[in-house]
Amino acid sequence: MVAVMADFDPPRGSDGRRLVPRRQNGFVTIRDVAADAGVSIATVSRALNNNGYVAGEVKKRVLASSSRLGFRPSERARSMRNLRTMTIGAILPELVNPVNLEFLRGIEEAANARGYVVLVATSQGSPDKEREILHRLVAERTDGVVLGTFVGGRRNFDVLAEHHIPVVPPPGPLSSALNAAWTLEESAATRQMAERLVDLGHRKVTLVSGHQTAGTRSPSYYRRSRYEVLRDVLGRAGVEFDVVMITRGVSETLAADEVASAVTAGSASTAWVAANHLVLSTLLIGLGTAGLNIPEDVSVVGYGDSPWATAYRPTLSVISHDTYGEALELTAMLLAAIDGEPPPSTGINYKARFVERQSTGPAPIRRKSRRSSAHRP
Amino acid sequence: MVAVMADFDPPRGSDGRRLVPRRQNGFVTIRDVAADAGVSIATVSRALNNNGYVAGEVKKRVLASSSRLGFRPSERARSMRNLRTMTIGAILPELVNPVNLEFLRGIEEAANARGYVVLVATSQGSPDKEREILHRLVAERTDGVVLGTFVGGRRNFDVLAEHHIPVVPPPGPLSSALNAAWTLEESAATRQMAERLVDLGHRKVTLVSGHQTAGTRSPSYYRRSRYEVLRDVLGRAGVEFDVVMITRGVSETLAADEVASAVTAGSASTAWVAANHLVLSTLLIGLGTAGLNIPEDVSVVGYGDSPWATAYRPTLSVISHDTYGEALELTAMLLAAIDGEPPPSTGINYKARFVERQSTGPAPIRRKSRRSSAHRP
DNA sequence: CTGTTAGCGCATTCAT
DNA sequence: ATGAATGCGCTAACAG
Repeated sequence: MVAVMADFDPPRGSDGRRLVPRRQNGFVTIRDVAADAGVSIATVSRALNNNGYVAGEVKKRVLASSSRLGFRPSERARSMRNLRTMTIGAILPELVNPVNLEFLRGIEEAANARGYVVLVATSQGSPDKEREILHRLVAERTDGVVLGTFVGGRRNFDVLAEHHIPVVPPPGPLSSALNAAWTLEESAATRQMAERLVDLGHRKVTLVSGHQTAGTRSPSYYRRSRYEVLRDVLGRAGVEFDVVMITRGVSETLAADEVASAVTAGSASTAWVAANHLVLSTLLIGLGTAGLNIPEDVSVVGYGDSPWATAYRPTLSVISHDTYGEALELTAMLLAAIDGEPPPSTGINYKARFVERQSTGPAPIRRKSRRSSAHRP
Repeated sequence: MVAVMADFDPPRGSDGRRLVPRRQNGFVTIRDVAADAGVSIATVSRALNNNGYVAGEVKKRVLASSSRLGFRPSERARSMRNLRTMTIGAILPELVNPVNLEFLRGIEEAANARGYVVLVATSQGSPDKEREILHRLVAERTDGVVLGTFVGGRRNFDVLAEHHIPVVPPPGPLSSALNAAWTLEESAATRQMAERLVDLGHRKVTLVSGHQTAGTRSPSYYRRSRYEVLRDVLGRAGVEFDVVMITRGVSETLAADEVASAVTAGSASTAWVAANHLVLSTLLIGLGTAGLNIPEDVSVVGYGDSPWATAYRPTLSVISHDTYGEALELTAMLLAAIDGEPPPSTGINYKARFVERQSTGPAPIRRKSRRSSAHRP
């Protein structure tokens, strides 16, 4: 009953015969074209690839046959000869956080612009899953791999190295100027934000992390850089620093409740930092549930920007990262390496910056007296 | 200077020799394993695929060689023989709207669960681009294709049909129970929403569409169903209905300004409907710029839900669609068709529903007197 | 139980 | 300027 194509007849000519010859597997091959044009397959190949000598007349005939039969040279067969698949792999942690969409968009656009096609896979934060994916990408003989995340360490990285498959960025723990640049930017923005919170008089700051998958080595080195800088700057200023991990896999409302109870807990913070764009919305809901106003009662900052941060009232202060641009550059770099060209730039132009909007303000003079903890209606 | 792997040596044994033999293209082949294990390639194949008879002792030897050499059978070579690529293509309109992320996630998860890998490509709303993609997917010999969008009509669809490549969902204009189900659900929710707006006393409603790419045949049939229902219900009730298209490719703030000026224009609406989750944020910014309060001055509804709709104050009324779930089911259906299995279900369980939250309220009694159109500070 | 052989579809010598 | 032959890496059919 369910039609997955069943209700479509193959295209037929006016005489009712199929326009496309029915080969066993349904695909027109170079041999069909050769036969139709009355030449050898070698000539067809030459004609179609503009490679070697082919008489103008013959070439025209071949092209005609090819297009009439709807010949689509198998990229898979071609890649066997060419040792080139025109395919790259993209490994992302998951496909929930919009930041991954931005990243993927950069990869897809850069790849597409150069005739490459993208294979996506998600590691779900699991080193084993990641390893599995890497094996698959090797089996697919992707010409390169873009790492949106990397949790497997050296052991996983070697599966690519063993097969000489180019990778960007070179995974952090394994040394890399690129990664250092990223961390540098990220740290600078984080530092700026932390100092601002201190200036605003906040005496306790809480980092809300979460949406972690079990089995992940957490925090990842990316997050670690944030955490450490925050800890460092705040500690130096004598400001209390706390971290709240939200259970992952629970519903949004439950997660928000977790936040809410953390908020109403004993030593509540006056400033909250969301570790990513996803928890930011959760945090806001939680804060709302607890009956707190932004920025009068509490200040809020989130990692990751989006139109929603601007649409929200008050507008939200964030640490913004041009994830899309980075992915674009990163992928361009990868493709250049694959094609044996010089790198398009000497490095990725990472830039993270603290965008202060209206969700950050002076710490409340007197800590709000904790009236009966907000009950949900 | 930029390291794309340059700083990593290939793994070496304690004797300093490469653990992995260096074949011309860098990949270990079945022949290497055969030689190493002292058997024929056929035996290796049988051992690795658990296919046919292989002596236990020999099998152990082969497995050892295989894993020691890091042999990863080329999926590309296998697919040549098997006439099966274990690959499906996913065509999405673009990778900006988060709804596409949800859709992709469903596809990726369903595919991954059955050992398939996903090739993503974006049509950018262009029929030509879409056609190009389809050709590429054919060339890649993907076992099937999931259409997140489809703008090319019959002509493009035939690219797939000619090559007997299964597709879900069967494109709308070409008849399809699935699509009818989708439209039905979507229409029902839209109708419910429209009627609610009428009940609330609104006398003019505006649909804000946009983020369209030039060259797109707009509105697509999906959007058309919304538009028509809206037009129908509102018209029947004598409520004015207007449509505003936001220019795409401009910055968020410019787009918001467009909305703002539309808002402050002569016959401003008291109810605004955002055609997708992306324009919803833009609409909110525009409304804010115009100095209007929700829901006192204007009511707002958006197509597409997300945590942000709940985090926003007031919480936003939306028409929610389980895009992820649909993609999951859709893909499962496709894979079943590919594998020659009976479909897992007799149809996709589409369910769109109007979730009324706090952004919709009674139309203001008296149309706000248009004080000097809000100037931006 | 194992090895030899024959393609899958294509690009590329090497002849002619 | 064109065709025949070879092989990319793998699996399946057929012989032993």
